[in-house]
Amino acid sequence: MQHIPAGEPQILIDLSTAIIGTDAGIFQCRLVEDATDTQPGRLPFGPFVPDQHRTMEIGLRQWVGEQVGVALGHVEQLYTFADRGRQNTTPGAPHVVSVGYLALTNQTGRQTRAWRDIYSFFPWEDWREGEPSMLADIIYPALDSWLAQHSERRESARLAFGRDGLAWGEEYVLERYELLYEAGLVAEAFADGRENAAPTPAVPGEPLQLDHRRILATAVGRLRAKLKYRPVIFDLMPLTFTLTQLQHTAETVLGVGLHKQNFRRLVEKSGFVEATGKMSKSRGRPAELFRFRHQERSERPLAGLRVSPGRLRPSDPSP
Amino acid sequence: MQHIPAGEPQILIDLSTAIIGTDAGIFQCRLVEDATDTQPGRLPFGPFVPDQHRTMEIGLRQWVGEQVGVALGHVEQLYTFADRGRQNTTPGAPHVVSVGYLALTNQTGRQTRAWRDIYSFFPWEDWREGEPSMLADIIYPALDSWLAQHSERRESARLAFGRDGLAWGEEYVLERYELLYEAGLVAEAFADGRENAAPTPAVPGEPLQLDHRRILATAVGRLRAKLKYRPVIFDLMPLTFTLTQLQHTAETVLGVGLHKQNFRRLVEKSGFVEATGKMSKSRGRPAELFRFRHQERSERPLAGLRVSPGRLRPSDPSP
DNA sequence: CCATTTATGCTCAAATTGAGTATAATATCA
DNA sequence: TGATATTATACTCAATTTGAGCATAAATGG
Repeated sequence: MQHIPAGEPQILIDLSTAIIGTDAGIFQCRLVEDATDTQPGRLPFGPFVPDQHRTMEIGLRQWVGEQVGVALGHVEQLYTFADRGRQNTTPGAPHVVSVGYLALTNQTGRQTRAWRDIYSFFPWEDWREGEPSMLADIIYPALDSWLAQHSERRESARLAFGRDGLAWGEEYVLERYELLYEAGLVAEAFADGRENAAPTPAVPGEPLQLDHRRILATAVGRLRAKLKYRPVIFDLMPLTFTLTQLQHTAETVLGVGLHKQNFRRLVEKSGFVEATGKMSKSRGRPAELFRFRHQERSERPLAGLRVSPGRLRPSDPSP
Repeated sequence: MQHIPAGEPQILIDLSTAIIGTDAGIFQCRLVEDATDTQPGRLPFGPFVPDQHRTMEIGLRQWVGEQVGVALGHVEQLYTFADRGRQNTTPGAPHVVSVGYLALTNQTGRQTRAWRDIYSFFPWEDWREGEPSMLADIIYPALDSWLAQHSERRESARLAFGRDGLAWGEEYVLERYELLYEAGLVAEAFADGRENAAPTPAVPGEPLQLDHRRILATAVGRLRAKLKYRPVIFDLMPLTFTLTQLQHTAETVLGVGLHKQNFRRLVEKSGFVEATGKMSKSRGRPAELFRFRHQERSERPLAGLRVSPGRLRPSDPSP
């Protein structure tokens, strides 16, 4: 019953991992440091070799270990991308299918060529200081003129960007990036040879190699959505932390400001944290240090951290 | 920077689709009708052929069209499985990676060899008449004796099955099936040559070919989870329906009974449905017929149908 | 000591949820 | 025909959750 195709070009599976962490209000992703100045950055990645890798996760851990050497906490498969024209398309080369993974870590380094601010790739996603002006100034005009020719994508654009009355859904990161790509407004669209794309991208935001910005967008979208129903945020925290630090991490990931007192009430009631009795020393009144209660992960697995931004507010500056 | 492996066995990607529908309280999945009496059933599937299929979804639509000819509504990628030993392992054969898809349809047929009751594959998942007795009678004893040797899996089992005080999470369908597989309690474990598996499976439930029961479990888990935050349930409904029919569909998918008045309140308030003015004719008082408001899909995309079972109750019998 | 900064406690109204009770409109059958 | 079963729908009520804001506490730096 199997239809084995004869003489087809070989399929190669690439395992690419978006390693995400936060550091003092910066939303970071780990890139490989081999990029030259003229070439965009890239995620750690490498091929899935069934003979060496019993599972894909074993494979990705090998490439991550060799290329960036970061200790991974939570790891999860995101999506398998296989559409033609979004990877290397050298004639005769094997068809590349890329499987994207998300990995979380609490071991980030300060801003370097290695650890990069995620919002430099998606500047329109950071609403902590309110709606980014580039949306109204650059993105919406450019998108609208493309939509004029592609009315079938109108509804998707409305939903993704929360236009005319709809709310901005912070988890639609991939949907937004894909629309900009389709509309030829990001650098990758030109690199992939799409005809409607200009050599100089219309929309600000740093590109990445291959389809890595797409994978990163998938990772951010998944993480933002998951934060609300699973306690994944603690994988981004150090062993002990103040509730303000926890809130800043949540705000950094979600890209919105949150109501302080309500966030505190939510976290305390959730049972996911317990006080250590120690205090942090910073500028104002010292804050109590908390730790994550690992047992709770199983006792209330569905509760998660249902943070709700409510009406947007600017978040306090990080210490 | 690419590590191209030389002379490795070829990789073959299989696209398998779980097509799900409901019919009068039966939770159905479409199988291919070529199964003999001695062989387990299978999902429609076939290889991804990059030269013919611009995207994987195009590929799967081809195989579904050829093998079962069902019109698909919502289609979504589930997961890519690549671990060794869960597919055909003939020596020298290409390594098979399988990409699972979920498809919803409102065109089911009555119980035949083609349309099969999903709960016959996962009888422990149907709690509409209360907790299935097979859990306490068969599954828990068998699982516990395996856990005695594998204490590292204790926590996962507690979470997946909601043991000692934890709640049964209806979306952990895959996690439960995988534990039963690992413990050697389902037929596929023996078929895959796992040493701890007995030729006669310890736990009731029909097997499927290859890893298709795993893919179906993923599909059911994803669908149950998604029901709560996206209006996917309407892809399972006919053009017009009564609120009771809608509730029965939700109960069928979730495998639990719901509070009738509260379900009605939830649905009406959601704005996803509108009355048609027509009435259904059945046994008791006629019910108003509703239709899905497609525009609402974009106006309140996040609301979905947050059905909450509350305390378990037996669901009313379907008409 | 006073202004500033940060943390934490508390209140309050609105909205949502969980669980019922009550009533309405049909079919069925004695 | 009229009682009875069956199904649908309306309405109530308390408990909980959410969104927003006010007030107070504990540090630091002049």
